Amino acid sequence: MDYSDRLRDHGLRVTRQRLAVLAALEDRPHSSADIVVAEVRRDLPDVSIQSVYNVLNDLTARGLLRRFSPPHSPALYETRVDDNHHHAVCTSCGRVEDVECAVGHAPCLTPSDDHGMAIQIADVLYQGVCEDCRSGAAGIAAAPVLPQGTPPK
Amino acid sequence: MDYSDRLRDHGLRVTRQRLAVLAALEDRPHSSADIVVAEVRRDLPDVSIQSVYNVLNDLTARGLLRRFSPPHSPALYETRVDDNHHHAVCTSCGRVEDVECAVGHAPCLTPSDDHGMAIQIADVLYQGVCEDCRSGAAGIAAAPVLPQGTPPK
DNA sequence: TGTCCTATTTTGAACTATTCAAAAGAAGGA
DNA sequence: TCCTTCTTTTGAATAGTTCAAAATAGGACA
Repeated sequence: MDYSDRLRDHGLRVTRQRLAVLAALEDRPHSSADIVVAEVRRDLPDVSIQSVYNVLNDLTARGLLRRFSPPHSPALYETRVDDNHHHAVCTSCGRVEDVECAVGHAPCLTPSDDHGMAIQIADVLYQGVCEDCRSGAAGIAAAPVLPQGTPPK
Repeated sequence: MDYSDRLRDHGLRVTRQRLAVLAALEDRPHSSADIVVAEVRRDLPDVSIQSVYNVLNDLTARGLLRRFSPPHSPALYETRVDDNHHHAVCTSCGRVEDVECAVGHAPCLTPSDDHGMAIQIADVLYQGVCEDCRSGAAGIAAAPVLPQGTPPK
């Protein structure tokens, strides 16, 4: 099923902006709004930033996109919904990798005590330092998320 | 061991501002910088907002505080570090609860494939709707994180 | 195929959370 | 007590995101 159909199924109109945002995130998962704007503008040079935010919010609320917020980072978006995968972010360069769920198929959806909450999503965010950053070749592309010289405790 | 000692052990000077921030978060875990400022000012009416951010950043970098970022929320802080507990946030009212780790003692620290990253922290963020919000008494204290009328998919 | 209604996008502005930089002030070792 | 250095303050700037109203364009229906 393509994205036009998915949009219609969710009661949403099919617009070029929405399709372009979905295509951009298909192509570059874990993108910030900023990056999505840049990506979308390669096809639609005149989209407004506001529209991209609108689309990201609408589609996230409808479950067509997934959003997560690593510390020191704008919100990131991806099209992989419905599977229970997680994320590993490098605290030095900000790079994000998908991590398949280790414990089974939908493990983290069952907390020990849910405090009466009806849990819908479990976001697991691993934070560490990636190979490149540890080997000194830190922050090639992305700006460091934490100052490199932070003294160890 | 009290907080003065902990600060010294981490090579940090003991200041009233730092002690007050730690006391505020001891008292009200999961607070935003904003709330910490308000709380701290009950003792030290003249602390600057900037100082609170300084303290929060320094102590988080040194491992004396833990920070996490739910979507649609400023960063939240707590003094519970070193145990592997998680969080459940209500997507309607924003309320946060601690959730003990279900799978064992430090389960989530071992992703199936770490992509070469040296994992240091695993943050698990459950998102759902709390009892109060489901029973219609939505958003008593806190502003809704998502518009209440968002039509289901 | 054209019309109309409403959802969506755009425009323009505002706001919140957070950071930057330089100067003033205080912790704590000598 | 003094001096050095770490912290806090002051003042301003920035990034990320949202708000509101006007313009535009899907797509149901005639």
